[in-house]
Amino acid sequence: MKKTDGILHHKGEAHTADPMDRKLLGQLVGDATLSYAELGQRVGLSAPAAHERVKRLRQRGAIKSVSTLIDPASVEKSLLAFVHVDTTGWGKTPTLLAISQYPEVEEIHSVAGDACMLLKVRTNGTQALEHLLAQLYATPGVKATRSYVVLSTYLERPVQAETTQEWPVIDFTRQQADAKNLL
Amino acid sequence: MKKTDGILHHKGEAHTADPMDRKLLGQLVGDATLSYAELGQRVGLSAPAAHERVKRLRQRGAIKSVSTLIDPASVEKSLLAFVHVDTTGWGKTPTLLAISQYPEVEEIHSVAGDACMLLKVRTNGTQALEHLLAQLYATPGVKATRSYVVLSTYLERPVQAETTQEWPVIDFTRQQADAKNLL
DNA sequence: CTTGAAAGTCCTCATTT
DNA sequence: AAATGAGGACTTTCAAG
Repeated sequence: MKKTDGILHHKGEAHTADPMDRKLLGQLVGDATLSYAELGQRVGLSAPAAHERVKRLRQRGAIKSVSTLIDPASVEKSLLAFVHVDTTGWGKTPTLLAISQYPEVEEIHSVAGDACMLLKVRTNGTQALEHLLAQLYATPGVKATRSYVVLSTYLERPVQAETTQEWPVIDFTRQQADAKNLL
Repeated sequence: MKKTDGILHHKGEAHTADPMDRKLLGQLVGDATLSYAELGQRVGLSAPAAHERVKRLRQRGAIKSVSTLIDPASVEKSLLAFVHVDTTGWGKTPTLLAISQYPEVEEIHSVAGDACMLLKVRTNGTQALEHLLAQLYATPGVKATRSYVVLSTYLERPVQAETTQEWPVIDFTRQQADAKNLL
C-alpha cells in the first residue's frame, strides 16, 4: 500500500463523499439505469473509473439500494397521510414498530415536538387508513393520534445528493438597523 | 402499426396493475437491478414476457423512475424534519413551491388538518434548517411554521407494491356485546 | 486514472404453442 | 398472452501505459 488510497484510513468515522462521488450519486439518484460509460461521461470520468468509485460507494453503504419508484395509483394507494402518534411513557415500544409489517406504512420516525412518533402511510382509501389507525389504538401505550391527510402532492423525491452550499447570508446588522428605524 | 401495441387505448382511465404486474413491481421496488431473466423466474414468467410487461408498466406510468437510494449521512444530511406551514388565504402560492429548488426539500404536500402545507426536508444540521425556515417566512402568505425534528428513523422505504388485502374485520357486534357487559 | 480490447451477459427478435 | 431459441448489441472488466 504505497499511497493513501482512500479506504478507511479514517478510523471508522462516517465517510462523507467527495465532490466527484457526489456528482456520481447525483446522476444515479436521477437515473439508476445509466451505464458506467455514460455515467462516467457525464461526470468527466472513464467507465472503469466510474465503476470503481460506485463500487466503493456501495461498499461504504453510501448507496443503500437501487429501487423502482412506482406510481401509487397503479397499485391502488390513492390516500397518503401523515399520522402523529402520542404515546405514554417513552415511545420505544417495539409493539408500535410492528406496524412496519404493513406495506402501507412507509416511514416511522420518532420526533421532537408534541408528537412522539410520526408515520407516513399510504392506503387504498379511508377505510384502510381507519383500519391502520385501529391497529395503532390497539397498541399498548398509544395515547392519541392526529392524522394529516394529503390533498395533493407537489413534490416527492428520494434523498438528493446535492446540497445547498451558500445559504443566503442574513445581514442581521442591516436588519437591526432597519429595526431601529422602525422604532 | 399492425397490432394494438399498447399506448393509451384505454381512454385515459387510471390503469390498475393486475396480480402479475404487482408481483413484478414488488420485485423491482426491492431491487431494480434484477435482470429480466431472474425477474421472470421469480414471478413465474419467461424473460421476454417479463420484459414485455415491464415495458408496458413504464408506458402506462406505473413505473415512474429507477433511482439509487443513498445514505443521507454520506452526503451530509443528518437532520431530517417535517415542517407544517400555515398560510393565509389558500396555500396555492406558487411562491411557496419555489422552495422545491432546494435539494434539501424532498416533499411538498397540501394537507387537510390544521396545517395547510407539509414539507419534508433534510439538511446538514440545524443551521441549514434555520435558513430554510427563513426562506419560508420570507414567502408572502406564510403565517407560521411548526417543525418536527426527527430523532431517529425506524423505517423509511419507497412506495410498496403490496397491499394488505384482508384487514382485520372489526366485529362491532361482539364489541357492542362486550360494551353491554361492561355496563 | 485512461485507453484499449476481450469475455461475458443481457436484451430482443422471430417463431411457435 | 407467453415460451423457446438464436442473433447481436452492450456492458463489464481486465490488462497495460
